[in-house]
Amino acid sequence: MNVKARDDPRRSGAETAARVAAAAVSVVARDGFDVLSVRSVAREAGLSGGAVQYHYVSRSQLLLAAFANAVQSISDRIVRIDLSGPPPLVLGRLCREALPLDAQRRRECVVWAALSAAAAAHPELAAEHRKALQLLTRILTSAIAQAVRRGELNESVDPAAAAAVLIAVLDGLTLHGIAGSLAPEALTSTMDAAIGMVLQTGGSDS
Amino acid sequence: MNVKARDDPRRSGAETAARVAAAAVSVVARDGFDVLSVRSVAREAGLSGGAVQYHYVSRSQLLLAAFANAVQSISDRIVRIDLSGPPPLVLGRLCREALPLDAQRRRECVVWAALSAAAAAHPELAAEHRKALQLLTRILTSAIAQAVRRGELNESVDPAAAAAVLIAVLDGLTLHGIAGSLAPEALTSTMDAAIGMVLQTGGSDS
DNA sequence: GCATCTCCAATACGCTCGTATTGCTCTGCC
DNA sequence: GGCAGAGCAATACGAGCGTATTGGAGATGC
Repeated sequence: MNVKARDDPRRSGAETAARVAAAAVSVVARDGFDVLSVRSVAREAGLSGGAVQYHYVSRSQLLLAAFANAVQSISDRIVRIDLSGPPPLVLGRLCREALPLDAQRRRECVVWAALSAAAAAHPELAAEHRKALQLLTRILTSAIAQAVRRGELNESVDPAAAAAVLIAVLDGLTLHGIAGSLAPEALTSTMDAAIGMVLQTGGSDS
Repeated sequence: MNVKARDDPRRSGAETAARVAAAAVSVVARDGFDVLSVRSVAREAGLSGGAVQYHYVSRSQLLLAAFANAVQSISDRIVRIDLSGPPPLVLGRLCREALPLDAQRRRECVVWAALSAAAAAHPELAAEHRKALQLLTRILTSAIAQAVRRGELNESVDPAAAAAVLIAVLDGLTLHGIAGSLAPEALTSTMDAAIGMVLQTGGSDS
């Protein structure tokens, strides 16, 4: 057996697997979640069906990969965000990063929403959803708690409750945004308003 | 041509059409949006594929019917709600009616979420989504505005902004609820907390 | 009585799907 | 040089799909 392959079973294959996952995200974002198939993803990635199948044995694994890929992209961007500055501004930065405000974020948000909804009937997706939600909850909660400890926010602000509400607003606006019922400006203004209400800072000052 | 049929082209057929739409909702809620097909709905409704096709010519019409049916059920319940009492309590009643708190509401919420997400790739669904959202916005906005006029709420509360935030919370929590990431109690407590924050009443008193 | 129309069942066609299988190419090891 | 394994293409099979078509049962109007 190949030693290099023993240490890392996917040599150049890892790149291909990533390309396939990205292609799956593209297909779901553009054509909808029900169009995703082994063949459609293969076409999108410029590969044969066999290649796709080699990396993701079944369609459900392909779905999972698309979901995980989108979630990873979003959380990658979020953890890189600068957490310094006034709390409303920081939270605004965090939340904006997960809102469908440009083409790139929209793609990821569509996948996030579609597969969150699909999680109702697919337990594997539900587990992934739960993980992602908990991660975001931890980030927001600790950011708010820190601001309260520093005296930058009113003591009556409950970090956990505030974070839960903000994340709900975030996902709700995401849904409204990708459905085209709310324009990007409406998304940001509502998000900012929500942040002001939750933090009791009385308005949007971002 | 049949006179009765001329006045109402669907005689007993209207009932069947409704049954088919309800079956479509059941299929989407139980097995997921991608399982919906002419045949699966026909099985669910105990009819032949031809019968389903007679009432809804194509699969996309079937999708639309399922969406419209779920939206109708939800808004039917909402417009029946008693609007008297303290504003936080009234809004709590309104929002709770659209949250996936029991099996029946969960079914409708799953369909709502799945097809809202699908609206990103299907314009017909997007139109339906927009309509439903506007209806709910009007109801909440006017309820809040009325409370402000009556002096039951702080004058600094902006009805439109408050309604937008509450609806976002509503849809976000719906998504979290149907994905199984948030338990029913967490849904209601977060919803109540959001209402308190938005109305500046300082807490949940429902 | 008969034509008409609604409602529904049955069936057929071509297509795409998920999945399994097979074989080729290329790389690294001995 | 020979072998093993990874990476990928090609193909095959049965199933289910969307859709079109046909026909028949039952009600209705003349």
